[in-house]
Amino acid sequence: MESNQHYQNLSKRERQIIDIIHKMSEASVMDVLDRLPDPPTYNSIRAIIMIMVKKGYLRHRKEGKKYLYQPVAKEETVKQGALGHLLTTFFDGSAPKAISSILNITSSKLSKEDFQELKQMIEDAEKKTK
Amino acid sequence: MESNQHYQNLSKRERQIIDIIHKMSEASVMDVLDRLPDPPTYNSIRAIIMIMVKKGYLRHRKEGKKYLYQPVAKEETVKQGALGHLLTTFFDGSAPKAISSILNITSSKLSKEDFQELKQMIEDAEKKTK
DNA sequence: TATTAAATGCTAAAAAAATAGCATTTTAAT
DNA sequence: ATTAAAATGCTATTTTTTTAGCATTTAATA
Repeated sequence: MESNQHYQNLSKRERQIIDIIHKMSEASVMDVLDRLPDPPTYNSIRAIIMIMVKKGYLRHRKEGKKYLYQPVAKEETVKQGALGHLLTTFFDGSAPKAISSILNITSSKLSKEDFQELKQMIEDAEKKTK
Repeated sequence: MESNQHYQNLSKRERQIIDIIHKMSEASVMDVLDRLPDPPTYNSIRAIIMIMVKKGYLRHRKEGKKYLYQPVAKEETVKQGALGHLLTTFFDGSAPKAISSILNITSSKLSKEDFQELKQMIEDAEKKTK
């Protein structure tokens, strides 16, 4: 199977699983089992993963004994899709609103260098639009 | 019922519906029907909304003939939760990475004033950490 | 090479989610 | 006062999702 116009169509477990795989970049069934909340059995997880493979969301590669599953979609595409959805759903499509919120929840953890980087990024983005 | 530790536990339709309601701030069953992809019948949507009311995700207020449903959770809490999840899932918890991605997908739509505002926000956030 | 962890293939079934029908009531609008 | 749109209460059913068992195979490693 092919065609995934993205994670909006996934079931609850499917999302939990693909989120774990995204965080890890790639993951085995065991990796998922270790990180799933209220995990079912190995075979249960495998069943869902296999459905996602068939649907075209995941693929795997063999590394020695284990299979490592990874997202089919390009990372950049997924990120932008997720961000876009978040922006329109919760921030009225406004980048400044979203960025403000990000700063609210993370600024205390940011270093001087992070702030410098942020300023630079905004400069660059502004230049590009001119 | 009460206690919702957030939208991660919602089913597919439940998420679609609560996203619509978030976008609109509040919405009637009809509003949702008009905006749901592949919408089922009025009564089907109602059934799901009623489950979400029982679970504590939604409440309603009466406005004339219609019921307007709205999220129970504080808007700020929901936004931060959604952003936090996105950050850890796709951006390795890094605010600069996420902000960079936001700028990538939106910078062309930003005005001079928006950029000014962004710079100011970063200044302010930096000051707060000192 | 014997052991063991992981993967496979297949199947079945329980549980949750999604859909919808029908009769009745409420309320705004004509 | 009628009409019509929306809401209610209730129930039933289909579909999807989630779970899991069992026998077999593969491959690393002790």
